[in-house]
Amino acid sequence: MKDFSFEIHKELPNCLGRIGTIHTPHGDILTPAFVTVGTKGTVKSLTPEQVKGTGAQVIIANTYHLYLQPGDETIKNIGGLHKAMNWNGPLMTDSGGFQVFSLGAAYGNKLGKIANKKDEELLLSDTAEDEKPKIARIDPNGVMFRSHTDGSAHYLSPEKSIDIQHNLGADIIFAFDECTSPHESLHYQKEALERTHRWAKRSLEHHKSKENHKTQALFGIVQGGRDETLRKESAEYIGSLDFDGFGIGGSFDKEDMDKAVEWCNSILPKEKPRHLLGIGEPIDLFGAVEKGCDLFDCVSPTRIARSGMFYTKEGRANLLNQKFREDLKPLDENCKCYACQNFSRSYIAHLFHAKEILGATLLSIHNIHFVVAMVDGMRETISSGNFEAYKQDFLKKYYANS
RNA sequence: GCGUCGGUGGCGGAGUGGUCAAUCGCACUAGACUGUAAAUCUGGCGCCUUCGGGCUUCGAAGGUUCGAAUCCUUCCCGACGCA
Repeated sequence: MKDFSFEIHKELPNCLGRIGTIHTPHGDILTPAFVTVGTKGTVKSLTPEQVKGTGAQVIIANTYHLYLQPGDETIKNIGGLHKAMNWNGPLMTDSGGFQVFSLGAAYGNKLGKIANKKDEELLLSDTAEDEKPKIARIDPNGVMFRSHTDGSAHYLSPEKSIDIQHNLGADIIFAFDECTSPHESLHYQKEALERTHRWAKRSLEHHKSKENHKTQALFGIVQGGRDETLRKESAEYIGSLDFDGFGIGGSFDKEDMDKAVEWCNSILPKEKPRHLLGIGEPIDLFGAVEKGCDLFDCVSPTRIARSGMFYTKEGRANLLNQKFREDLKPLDENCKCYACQNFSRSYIAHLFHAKEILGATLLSIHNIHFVVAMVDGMRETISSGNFEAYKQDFLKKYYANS
């Protein structure tokens, strides 16, 4: 695809990390880059100008959500997602594969896609499948969803997901996959992986058969859960297909996420960009970059912001805590974001207590900027050769109190 | 002065003889959140606790009863009505 390319500028010695540039029809992305999440075609509580002000380079929106509302045809008819959102920078769309998980296996329970060692014993059995009220059901051809808003039934297949993403018109789109729960059995993981592989091929073939492949890049998604053999098998297969780049999706062990990333990236073709899907905690991002990921998106900065949580160099803090009521300091010392340059913790805490929406906006600005700036730091130190020191210093401070 | 209705935990407001330390909402307080079912969710919220339980509460004081926030008497306070 001629409007899309990736170049690597420098690599980290003795590991898979690198810095580079992704060229898209709507501008360049300096990598590694944090992709901010705008599921329904908006980064919640922020205008595009405010998003830009955080330093974020890319936004990722969601196929499932925009298909349901307002409808991908509508978006197409009003000139595409870039125009609708008034965002003329690089844009991505996720395929809806994550909703296979969030509205399927994860629906109605507290389980996330990241497993902690503690959960291990109590959650191994996945036998009670049919008793849980799921609103996504998987079959070999695709997934039947029941809309989480109005209960109406919809069917997403690889072809359908690609068609929707073509209508939306993002610069980078994803193959339709199945994100599995970390608590599924190996047997199930295997079965799901084979399905995801078939879907990847179908996504790619369908994409190539349309004109859109000339202006939109398609990334294939590696799955395989927490199993090394499956991850490698998946990287091998997905990496062999003619995708423009790759996503690494699915479930992980919190403790050795970077190992899983390494399994994949040591096999995926080096010259194409890799996106670690849905990961964004500081420790995870350092690991991901070191192990060769170029992009990652995460809802965390904006989601936690809306409930009063903010990042500082000394770790996360809850602005609703009593101690911040008269704290005149900025959210994080030396932070260059709009919120920190202009407001105190005390005032923003007041906004939250008073349920004023500006509070969510300011914390979202701060949190996105925090992560973006952290990744900027990675890029700079890879360039200057100080990455390891930067990483050690950052993580030492960040996790000092936990 | 007479009459009516009312006084419940920080606030609003349930309960009207035992299952009541007292539903619920708000406020307060702490926690969670990793391709957004999310401006959401969970816990705590009289006092003490070795978490089994123990102790003191429903305007005040008396009383009835095996047992009272709930029934009776008097008093205090509030709202409304009549004078």
